[in-house]
This record gives sequence, structure tokens and C-alpha cells, in this order.
Amino acid sequence: MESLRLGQEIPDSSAFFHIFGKDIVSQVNGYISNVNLQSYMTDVLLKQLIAHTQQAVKALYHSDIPENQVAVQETRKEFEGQLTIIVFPMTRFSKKSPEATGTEIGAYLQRHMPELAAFNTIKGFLNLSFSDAYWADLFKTTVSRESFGTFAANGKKLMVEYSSPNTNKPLHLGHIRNNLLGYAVAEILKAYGYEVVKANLVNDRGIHICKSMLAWERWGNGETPESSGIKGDHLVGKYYVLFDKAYKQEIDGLKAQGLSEEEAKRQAPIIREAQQMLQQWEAGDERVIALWKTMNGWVYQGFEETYDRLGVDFDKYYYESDTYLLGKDIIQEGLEKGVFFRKADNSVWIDLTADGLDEKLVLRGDGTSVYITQDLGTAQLKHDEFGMDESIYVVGNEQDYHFKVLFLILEKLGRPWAGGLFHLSYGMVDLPSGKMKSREGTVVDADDLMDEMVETARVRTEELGKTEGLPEGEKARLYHVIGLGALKYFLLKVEPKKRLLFDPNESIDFQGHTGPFIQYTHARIKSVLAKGGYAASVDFELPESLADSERDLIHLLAGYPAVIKASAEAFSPAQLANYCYEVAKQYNKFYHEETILKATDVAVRDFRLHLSAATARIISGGMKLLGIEVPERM
RNA sequence: GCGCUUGUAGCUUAAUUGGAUAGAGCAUCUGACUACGGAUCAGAAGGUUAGGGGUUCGACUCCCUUCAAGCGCACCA
Repeated sequence: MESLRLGQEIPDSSAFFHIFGKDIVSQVNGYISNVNLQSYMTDVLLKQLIAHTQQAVKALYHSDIPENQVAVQETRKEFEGQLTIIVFPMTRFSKKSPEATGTEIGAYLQRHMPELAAFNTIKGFLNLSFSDAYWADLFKTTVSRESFGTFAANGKKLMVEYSSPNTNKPLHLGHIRNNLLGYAVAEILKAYGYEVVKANLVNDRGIHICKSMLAWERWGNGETPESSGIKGDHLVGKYYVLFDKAYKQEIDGLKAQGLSEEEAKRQAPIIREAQQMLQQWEAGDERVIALWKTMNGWVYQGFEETYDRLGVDFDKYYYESDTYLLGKDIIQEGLEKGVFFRKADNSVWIDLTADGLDEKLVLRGDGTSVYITQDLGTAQLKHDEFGMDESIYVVGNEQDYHFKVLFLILEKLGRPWAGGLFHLSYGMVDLPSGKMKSREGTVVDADDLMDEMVETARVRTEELGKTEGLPEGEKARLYHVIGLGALKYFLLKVEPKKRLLFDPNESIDFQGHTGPFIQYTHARIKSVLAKGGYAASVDFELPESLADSERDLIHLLAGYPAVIKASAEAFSPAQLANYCYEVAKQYNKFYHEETILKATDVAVRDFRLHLSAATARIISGGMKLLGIEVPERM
């Protein structure tokens, strides 16, 4: 599906939707042809295990234990086995000690499950070891398949709205977190079977834009991105800062004349002029509109570059200049339904005190919109256009309350789709000095940061002498992949809701729990596969026994679909990110403990090559969903 | 003041949703086959899970409370 360009005119939205809809269908078909119904082999084992355990309790203690009381977990590393049943809940049926109960159940399971090779009971934990033959077979029939980890289309449509920038200044680190989160969540949900629409609601109008416009008119001397060589969004941002400087000076001047801070802020001539410009904009003044279009055009070009570099894209753009008047009909509807009420001054409110919230204004006394008015309208518009089952808003946690209110209002208005709305709230990115403030120049600029990451990647890579002999173009490409891999992984491995501390003076690591570590593991596997003459099409024999590290790796790989599922359902790329790291780590362990190419038994050698290939596939597939590329060599 | 969120080794973080001795990475220290790629691996050290109560056979996880940090409580967006 081709993504849209920012700022591109869409003359007829129905025509757009038609084309877009078609693309989605072909995309979904791509998944359908790829579906592997055996993805859940480990789930199958789990279900069997639970069923047998229930039978064991029945046979041994003549009691029925509900399915949800049979707790199975991965066996901890320090114990023998792969899966563990927690036997505490069964002791009330057995009336015996946890050890005795576990041993009895273990013996029963071993009689009834041929793949169960051994068991041991420690305290209340029944540890089960499944046979090497089971794991090897699981690998061959499921994990090693090309289609492993893909899901059938579930027939549901979902929208992820993210990025949603203001057009008066360039993107910064906070936007990067938002963009990476939104993109990754969208990709993960797509992989999980949803039809996904990535939307970007651009805040392209309002007083802040007028500030930049006014400053440019005054001091710009006709400066353009072309004439100055400055990237469009940065150029506009420069005038936003100039405005602010002048504004502050005027405020100080007025305060010196004895005005209060608030009065001064209100009366400064420059802000009044900006407000006047906004009114002209709303009135459709040709000169102002032309300037607005020109400057927004610069910004869009700049944003587009940043988005491209960041590797994020969108299927649909909404512009507030189109949507800011929406929602008034919904206010009318709410009044008629008695959900809203009108105060004496004509303003419209909703009373949410019964839900533990406050009274909230939804329309001003003069009949004009507030923020939530247009958000109501936009939510309706999105639903009218796409009819999605679920809709995710990737927005910082400073707006938690706003979305709580928004969703609640839609619910009270009786929108059946209100239940499918979700605010993916994420923590702010802070600096050691505190919050980023664009006006105080403490922001970490998105473009600068990417430059730095790529540069660090170049230095590191050249130090290690990894790219000798590579053509310049490929080198540049590789540094981009590694630099952005480090940055993206750094931001995505953390749970979204946690706040993130970023210290610009401490460079992001390339070793250990990092993107480059995972990328390196992938490149390393590719190198081994090439040397070993691996071909996916060549069949392989199952070995008679497995090394511990091999079995652990297969076990871990087998959990890939479950991780995608969990990640998708929790809207949490962090879970997938941490999984990819586990896989890389486990592979490296295996790699060090066992030899692949020098294995004396050809069957073992081939099996390990296939195991390596499957690992590479899962690493690259998982990372791709996070928006992180993995190189063939590095 | 009220509401929401967060608090885990020096730092960055995980914990299968209530299960075993809280698991990793960075930094520190020690070691690794005359390298199938050392951006790796093995090991050591580092914890009163912010503090205090409670529920439970069992609590980082649930409840109460105190503390700290962040955000919100606009006829701004």
C-alpha cells in the first residue's frame, strides 16, 4: 500500500477511499495466502497439558478443577524442564503435600503424554521435560515454516492515529517516541490480522501558525527554504522563535510601564496582531491564506523528509483546517438527547460528576467550538469514512483526562463504536534538566538526533573495521540502519506508559540490550548461512538428540506467535522488542556452545543451519514490525 | 486542594498478570576455543521492589496509608 504524501491535496475523498480500500483488500489477501493454521503448536501442547492435568485431578482425587486454575508457566532456568505446573491449587483436592501431589500428577501425565520425557517436583512446582523428539518435530513442522508467526485476517478494521504534529516548528524527540510507537503498534496489529489505517491529524491552523507567519512577514525578507538552504520546518520554526522573542520583549516593556504580567501578555501589540491574523485566516483573507499555504508547504516538505528517514508512513491525513468546525451537529444531537445542557450564557456543558469527573464545556457561549467539540466531530468523521471497529489514539499522557472525557461522551451519545476507542497514552520524554521546552531551546531536535545516531554508528563501525571494501552507498545505508536501529530500539523497549529519560550527553549504547546487538546477531547468522551453503528448499533430517541450548532456542522461537498476540492485544511494542532480544541472546549462547559448520554429523549440521535460518527469520520479522531493519552484514 | 500516572541494583530496565532464590543490559572486576563474525560468550559483585500496614499457602503485582516525581483540573489546542 502506498503511503500518502503530507500536504497532498485530496480533491475527492470518496475517490480516495475507493483506491485506498482496494489496496487494503490486496494486502489482506496477501496475509490470507500466507496463513499457517499450525502457528499455535505450543498452544496446542498447552491445551493438551491442561486437559490432561484436569483428568489427572479427576482420576486421582475425584474432583473437577476448572481450567483457569491450572496454571502453567515456563520453567525457570535454574530447574530441569520446559513447562511447569503450579500444584498449589490442587492440594485442596489431594489433601496432600504439594510435593506428593505434584509427583502423583506428574506420574499420571507421563503415562498419558508420550511426549513427556521426565518430570520433577520441587516445592509446589511440577517441572515437565518434553522429549527432544517433541521439540525437534515442533521445529520442523511449525517453527521452521516460512509462514510461522503470520496470522489470518480477522476481518476487523482498526485505525491508529499518531504523530499529529503542529506545523509551526520541527519535530523533536517527543514526536519520535510518538511516531515509533504509532508505527510499531500499527504494524503489529496488521501482522495480527487487523486491517489497519494509519492516520495523521495535522494541526495546521491556529494562533501558533499565525505567530510564525507574522514573524516571517516582518523579518523574513522573503526568505525561503531554497534561498536559505534551511529545511522548511526548521525555517518556520525559526520565525516562531523570533516571534516569541519579540513578544517577550514587548511584555517586559509593558510590565515596566506598570501592567501586570497577565495584562501585558494580553495587550502586547504583536500578539494582538497575530490574533487579528487568525481572524483574517478564518475569514478567508486571500493574502493570509496564501502565506499560510506557502509556509505550511515548507513545513510539509520538511516533515516528509523526517518521516521518510524515520521510516514511518500514513494512509490518511486529516487537517485541522478541515476539521476544526466539525462537531457542532453532535452538540445539537446531545442537547436533543439530553446528554448535554445549556447554561444561561448559552454555553453547552456535560455533567460527568456521576462518573467521577467534572462538568465539561463542549461549546462556547458564542457558539464556537472548543478542542473537544472538534474531536467529537473528527471521531465521527473518521468512523463515517472508515467504519473501523477499533480506533487508537497515540497521544501523550498529558491528555489522559481529555480522552477519558471524549470517550465517555461518545458512549453517552450512544455511539456503538465508542467501546472500541483507546487512548494509547505514553510518558513524556524528559531530559536530565527536566522537560523539553522549544522556546527555551532545550528540545532534542529529531533531525539532529538522527544525524548524531548515524554518525555514531559510522564511527563505531569503522573502528571495528567492519565495512572495509563496501561501496560508499552501501556504507551510508548501513550506518543509517544501525544508527536508527539503536535509537528506535532504545525508545521502543520501554513500556509506553513509562516516562523516558534521555540524556543527550550519554550516547545510546550499541552493546548489550540494544538494537545493534540484535542486528549483529542477524548479520552473523546470515554470514554462517552463506558459508554453510544453506538453502531453504533443502529438506533436513531431525537429530536424535538436542543440546540444551538448541532445545531452549526452539522453545523460545515457538513462542513467537504468542508474543505477537500479546503485543498486539496490549498495544505494546515493548513486549515484542524484549522478545527479539531474548531470541538474539539465546541464539548467541547456542552459537558459542555448539558448532554449526564443523559439526561432524551432516544431519546435525543441516539441522543447525535450518535452526539458524529460522532464528534469523524471526528476528528480522519481529524487528520489522518494530520498524527496525536488520542488515545482512555489519 | 482534588484526580490520574509512575517509583525495582549506581544508571537503563524485565518479571508469563498472584507463584520458586526478583531476571537482564550498561558501568566495575575475572575469564573464553590460534574466531562457523569478540558489536559475542561464561562468571563475580551489586536489591528491605520508595517507606509502613493489610489480604493470601504465596505479593513487585491486589487493598489502605505515607513519601517523592510527572501530568491534568481553561469559554487554550
